[in-house]
Amino acid sequence: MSNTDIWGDLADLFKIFGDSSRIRILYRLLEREYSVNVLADELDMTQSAVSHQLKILKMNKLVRSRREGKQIFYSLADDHVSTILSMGREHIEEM
Amino acid sequence: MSNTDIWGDLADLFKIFGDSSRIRILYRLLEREYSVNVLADELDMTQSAVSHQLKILKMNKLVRSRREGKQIFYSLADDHVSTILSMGREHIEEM
DNA sequence: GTTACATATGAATGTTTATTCATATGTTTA
DNA sequence: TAAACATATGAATAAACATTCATATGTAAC
Repeated sequence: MSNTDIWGDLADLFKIFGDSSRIRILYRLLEREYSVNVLADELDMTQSAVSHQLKILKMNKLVRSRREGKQIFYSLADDHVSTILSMGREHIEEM
Repeated sequence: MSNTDIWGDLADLFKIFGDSSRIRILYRLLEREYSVNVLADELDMTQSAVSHQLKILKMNKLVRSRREGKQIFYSLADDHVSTILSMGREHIEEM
């Protein structure tokens, strides 16, 4: 092994995108920031399920959160997400 | 739902990259074509494990195979793989 | 045809993981 | 401070999946 497990890290990154719930969440956040409840409503998911997935996305620095009163708004952490997503879509459409 | 599950397809694509064994296989195939045994040797994996993973990669049209005598050589199906991999690496390195 | 080699495959196992349920934490308003 | 609302979290469950083992299929040489 080398000093850092580059393949493990890469696989972990892609693993995050390898779930349709997370993909759908990220696609929403591509337009604008969302609160947890609104996300859950629009995606027809449980508040709990959305919260769990958002935690994973945040731990991996793909989204960030901002509190406003009782609500917490989530948004994309940077623009890598959008490039990775569109990269994937290109491949899909050309298959 | 729409006619086709675009998010499911996208997630499925990324799921393939979400495993370090497959990532390592793909990285080898980035240089040149490989037979199953040589891949297994160099990656320190079982012949069976490599074969199983190659099947998944082939089913998803990420690699293709060519028979030469007793051996079967695998190579990348197109250059999407390389772009997706480098996209991921960029993100990793900037974290 | 039989032996040796290369790859594929099916079943079993263990691990990972997404979701659900119940409840806890945090925030605002009355 | 109590009640209502928004989100987070821990445990449990079920499903997905990578690997191993044993064996099957396919190919070449003898």
